[in-house]
Amino acid sequence: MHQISISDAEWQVMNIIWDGQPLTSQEIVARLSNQTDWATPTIKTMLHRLVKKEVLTFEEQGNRYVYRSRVKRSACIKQASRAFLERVFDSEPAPLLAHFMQSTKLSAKEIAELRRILDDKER
Amino acid sequence: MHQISISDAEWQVMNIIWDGQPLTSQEIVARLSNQTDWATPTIKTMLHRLVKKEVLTFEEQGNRYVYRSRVKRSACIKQASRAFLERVFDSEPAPLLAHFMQSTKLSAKEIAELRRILDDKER
DNA sequence: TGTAGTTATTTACATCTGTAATCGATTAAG
DNA sequence: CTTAATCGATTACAGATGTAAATAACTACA
Repeated sequence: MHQISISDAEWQVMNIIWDGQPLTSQEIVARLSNQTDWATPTIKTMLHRLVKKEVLTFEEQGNRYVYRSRVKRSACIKQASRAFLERVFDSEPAPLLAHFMQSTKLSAKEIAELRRILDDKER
Repeated sequence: MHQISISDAEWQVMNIIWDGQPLTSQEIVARLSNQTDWATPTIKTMLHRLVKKEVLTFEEQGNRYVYRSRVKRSACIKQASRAFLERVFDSEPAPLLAHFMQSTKLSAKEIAELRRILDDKER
């Protein structure tokens, strides 16, 4: 199990796929067109690279491809978070959390939820 | 005020500099040798690029250079955090926070501190 | 004062990324 | 059956990044 490395642009593609899996490439193109103005071949290239990186698989369905992820989103998030933490915060999670909380608007509900998690952690 | 973009390796250099500023290049090399096994010219290259990116300045002091940052660490953290958030969490900060909290070991003291921040936020 | 050592500058190069044009194959429509 | 439209595959290309060798400039000692 080697290091997965998903680039910035690739994350956008993966988020679409994780949200709506399985998806054909046209569906992926369609959904991305809301967020980006990438040309279709650009997206195809990224799908290709993601397959090569073993992050995606596809099956043929007639003349079209249907894509699915091969890795769990949560695993990727975990890995990306760890990398970010190391890079920016020298691996100190608490200051990161503090910083994020401070600089983020949160609804009352969200605050309650976070508090609940802290309570949980305490035991 | 354009986008600053500091690469992974460059963050390691910047963290050293922000921690000990101002520093000569030998000092930087010495400190990095604890964390990395980069050759000296590699580090020089990065210093150069960081100067070019206008993230660092230097003054000559005899035959050596003394480096200083030109941007605040907090500003860079803020920017990197925003980029990370967008990339991985589709800009939803609350789930990110929840995820981090869940997957992180925290001391009682840190929990208390985070709770305090939440309390603060509530008013 | 010449030479070794130190420091900075220039050049190098493979890989990754963002971005896409073009080509080839297949399918659907006339 | 021929042709236009569609879809995937191949090729392209510039800029960023990781990594460092080679070279030039300067300084300090012999």
